[in-house]
Amino acid sequence: MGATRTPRDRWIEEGLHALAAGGPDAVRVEALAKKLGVTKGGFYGYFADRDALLEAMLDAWERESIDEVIDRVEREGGDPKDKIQRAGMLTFSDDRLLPIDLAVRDWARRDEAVAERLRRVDNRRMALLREMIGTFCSDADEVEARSMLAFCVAIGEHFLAADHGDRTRAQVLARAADLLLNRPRQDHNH
Amino acid sequence: MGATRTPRDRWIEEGLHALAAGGPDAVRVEALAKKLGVTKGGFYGYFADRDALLEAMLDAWERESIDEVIDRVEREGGDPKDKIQRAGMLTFSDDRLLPIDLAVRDWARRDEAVAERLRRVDNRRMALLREMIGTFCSDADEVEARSMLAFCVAIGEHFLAADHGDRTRAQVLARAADLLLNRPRQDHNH
DNA sequence: GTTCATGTATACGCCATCGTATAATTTGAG
DNA sequence: CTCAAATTATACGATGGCGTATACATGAAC
Repeated sequence: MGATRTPRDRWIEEGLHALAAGGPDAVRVEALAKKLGVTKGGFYGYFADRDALLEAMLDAWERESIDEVIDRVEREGGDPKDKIQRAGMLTFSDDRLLPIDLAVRDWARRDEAVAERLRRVDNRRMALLREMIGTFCSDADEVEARSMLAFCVAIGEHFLAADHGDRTRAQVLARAADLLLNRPRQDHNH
Repeated sequence: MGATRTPRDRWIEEGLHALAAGGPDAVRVEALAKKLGVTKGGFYGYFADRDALLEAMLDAWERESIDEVIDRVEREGGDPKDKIQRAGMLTFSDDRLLPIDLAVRDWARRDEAVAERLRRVDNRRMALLREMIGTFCSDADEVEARSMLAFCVAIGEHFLAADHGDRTRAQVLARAADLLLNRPRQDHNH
């Protein structure tokens, strides 16, 4: 038998990279082949057509976004606040996953099947947020509102272009986190 | 002189519609022509090429997003809280402007020139938010954080697919607004 | 009605991309 | 080394989109 020189996964990986960089329209078979240093010859041995690749890419992203992140968060255990912070780090600070995440979100606005996948992922993440915020807030409605706010900031931040005068974006976000997590702050840091 | 049968503005309008529906890649000269019921014959009388249309679309969007909305908000005057709420309504509840806004945001992540335009628009909107939130919050850092939160929710909401159990999205958003605008709420509404 | 600018239709060459067919090549098994 | 399966290269036809060229239509000015 011949060996697998350009495995299926490498096409998916490169496809996700293209998706992150230019949206679903940028996922072109021949462009991926060029990046992989081959021609599209082998592609159609793994995938029926371009759509099959897109499906496989979404499968991989969904698995990676849910299973890997949540498993790792649960496995390493710790304080609830630590857990959610770690989950946030893993998804929203990851140089690899974040751009893919944002691209999928825009894609989901135009494709119901993608929206369905995103719903599954987001519901798992919201569950984490509720759990964490529930540790210091008893009102269920308020827990939901704070979780929603936290999630919206984590995502929306990357779709915002506003400046903040003297402050950095990170400083403003830190203060916003204080508000959401109910950490009062009398002291100012100039 | 011959009359203008398909004016420049109609190409721009249809282009913005296509942008909202499918992103910048969906803005295709011949597709727009078909929607307008003509061929692309006249297009190149108004625009040097497809890129020129995209520029003109962004010009129109920027003008409409800043001037029209803010002018109208200022002109109709009223309470600061009313003003920001009206501004929010005009931009984030408008069936026409909202989808374009979201599409531009995703576009801006991939195109620095678009990001520059978005920055101008977002800075104007943030200024409104600061002004409004400053009426009941004296700490400048907190004003910035709350404004950022409000803006992120207004945008991020549309990129989120999570459910909220029994609650509707609108209910959760209302509660979130209470938190951001410092409106305490002892009473629960079942 | 003639004229002329404006807008439109049609046809063309070009290029990128898709998916297929087929031949060449590589690699592990024996 | 030889063979067969897996992988890849190459060539092909089809499609769709861009931008140009050129001829046609239409309405206002005169």
